[in-house]
Amino acid sequence: MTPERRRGEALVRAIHEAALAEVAETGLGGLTMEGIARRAATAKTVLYRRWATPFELLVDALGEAHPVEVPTPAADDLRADLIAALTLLTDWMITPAAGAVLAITSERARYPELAEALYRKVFDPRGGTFTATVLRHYAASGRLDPRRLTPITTQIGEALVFKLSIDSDRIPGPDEIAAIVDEALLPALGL
Amino acid sequence: MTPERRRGEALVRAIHEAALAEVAETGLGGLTMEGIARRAATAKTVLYRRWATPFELLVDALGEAHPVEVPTPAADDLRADLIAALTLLTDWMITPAAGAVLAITSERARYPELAEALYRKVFDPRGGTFTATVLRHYAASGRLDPRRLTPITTQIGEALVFKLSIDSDRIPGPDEIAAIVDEALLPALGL
DNA sequence: TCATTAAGCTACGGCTCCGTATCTAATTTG
DNA sequence: CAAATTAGATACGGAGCCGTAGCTTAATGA
Repeated sequence: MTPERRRGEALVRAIHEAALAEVAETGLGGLTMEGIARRAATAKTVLYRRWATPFELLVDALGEAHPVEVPTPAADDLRADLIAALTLLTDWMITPAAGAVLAITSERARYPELAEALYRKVFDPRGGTFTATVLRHYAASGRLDPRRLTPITTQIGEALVFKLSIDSDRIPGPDEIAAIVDEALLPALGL
Repeated sequence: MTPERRRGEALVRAIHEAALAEVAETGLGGLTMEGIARRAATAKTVLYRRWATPFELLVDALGEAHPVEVPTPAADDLRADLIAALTLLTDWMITPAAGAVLAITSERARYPELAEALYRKVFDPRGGTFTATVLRHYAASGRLDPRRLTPITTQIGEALVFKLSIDSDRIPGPDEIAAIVDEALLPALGL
């Protein structure tokens, strides 16, 4: 009984949401215009008027998705700042956009253009990873040996969060994040 | 001009190979009986006589895939043994079965039965991970503090190998594996 | 108010995969 | 060599998605 026809931006936003939800549910291989339209409760024609393929639509949706918060180090407690950075990561991992990003990166070999677009539109604009931001900050203020900042050490935190997520099929909790920092990250930094 | 009709085991092996190759190329969502049959150069009927779904077929194929070598620590050079263990991992990662395993784990949320079957048929029979085998060995012979063997530290090596693979879209080389051991693993073990 | 824009609906032929049935011919086995 | 298996080929109706077309009707704004 409510005709209420969506238009313009509101409609596009609903379609973007539908696309992310659809990817999370069906995977990249199962992403179809028909499915997105159904979930957004609109018509296929509306989609085709704006995008040529489901992938173009998806890249747009990712570009519009809320950007991740950037860690703001307190600069006087490295351990707490690292934990905060990894917590930001796990917070992001439960968002719809994260599911889509996971799908794209893990199927990169099959859809390289998509992965490329993801990096260009989402990752590159944001500067660097979570822990790297913190570590660079501490290195710049002389509280950390810059030689300890390598492509390996700056990835340890994120790597373990992802690995634990895969192995246990759930996002690591505060205790596990603390263990990552205490048992892996800080020792590798020489602390 | 070669009628040469495959039968029994030889045929099944060819079908298994086709299934793994098909998963690598199309993803789990795109895995179809039709596609596997086409790639194996046989008829759909042959597949349906043995398996009810592409997923059953795939699980069988994984069970038959060459099991991974188990690290055999030399017990007098931890660093070399860790590097050897991670090299075994990267060697495995370029096999067809690894592509299928990656697809299944990354799409676990969509096909939980598949992931469950994977663990039951492939991971569980093999005991533990690559570096964990080495570390347990050294801890048992008293050359390593057993308290250093935590769910975190035993995962650092594998976690970084996977993370680097995802980020750079290629398998880490010998220098990168050495860096993982020297900059992340050994420090976390207190060495 | 009234013309313009765009959303929403229905339908189309074409394609691919589904799962099954039927038939043939190659290979094994006794 | 004859009999029993089973691989392989073909065809089927059904379903879902493709991309496009034609139309109705709600929202907008001059």
